[in-house]
Amino acid sequence: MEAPTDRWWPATEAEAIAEQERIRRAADLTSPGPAPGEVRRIAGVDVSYDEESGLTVAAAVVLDAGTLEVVEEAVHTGRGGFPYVPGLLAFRELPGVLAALERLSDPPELVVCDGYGYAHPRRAGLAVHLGVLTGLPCFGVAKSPFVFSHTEPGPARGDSSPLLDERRDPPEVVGRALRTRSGVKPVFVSAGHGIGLEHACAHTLRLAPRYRLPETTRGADGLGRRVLGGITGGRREPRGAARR
DNA sequence: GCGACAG
DNA sequence: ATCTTGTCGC
Repeated sequence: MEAPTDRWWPATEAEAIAEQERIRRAADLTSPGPAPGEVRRIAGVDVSYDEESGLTVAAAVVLDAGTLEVVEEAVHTGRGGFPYVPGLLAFRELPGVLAALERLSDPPELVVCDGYGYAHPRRAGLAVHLGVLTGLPCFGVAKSPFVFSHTEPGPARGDSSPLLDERRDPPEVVGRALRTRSGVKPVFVSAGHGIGLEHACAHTLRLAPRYRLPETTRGADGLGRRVLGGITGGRREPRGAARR
């Protein structure tokens, strides 16, 4: 038999929205999920694009939760697909991400997405969507607040403030602005499928001991752009790289 | 109708 | 997402 029903994306935005309603109803939004120390293989996923060619490279990097060392990498190259529409990012990124994840020798125990999960207009962001499709615990770490609001967290690493959806009648807490580095702009963490906000934030801090972004997303982002660069601008080398 | 809006 | 060099600071 062949691939499930994964490599599919809606034909219209209305169809995409209807699909997100189904995803949200199928999601586990209440489990505390795995705490740090309860999982070993943690994956980071990300997608890189090249406007010229329309090429997309989805990357999955698995880290050892204890050492943060890369234990496995996988990529999937594609072209075109669903366009970027705020609120519908999952349809653009997940087809490739699913393909990359399937190329891993063993499934990860937890996945960190580059974007949002529960913090989404319909509570069905990237991480919730990927979690439902794979059955794996999955949360999101985004670099910007999207359509949500927050107050400035304290200045120290570990400080945080609630991320609010003020478009809702009683405003709802949908995530957390979390400072991973003192004096540096916070990241925005939200729960996904099979893991709550509390553990998601704990994992984020462990995965980002030195830089603002967790090593999972840094690793996946780096792998994706290296592969994409190797296909397109195959000429130039990194800054101080030795020349033959 | 217009603007803002994860990546 | 991607376009892009140097520069300020720990």
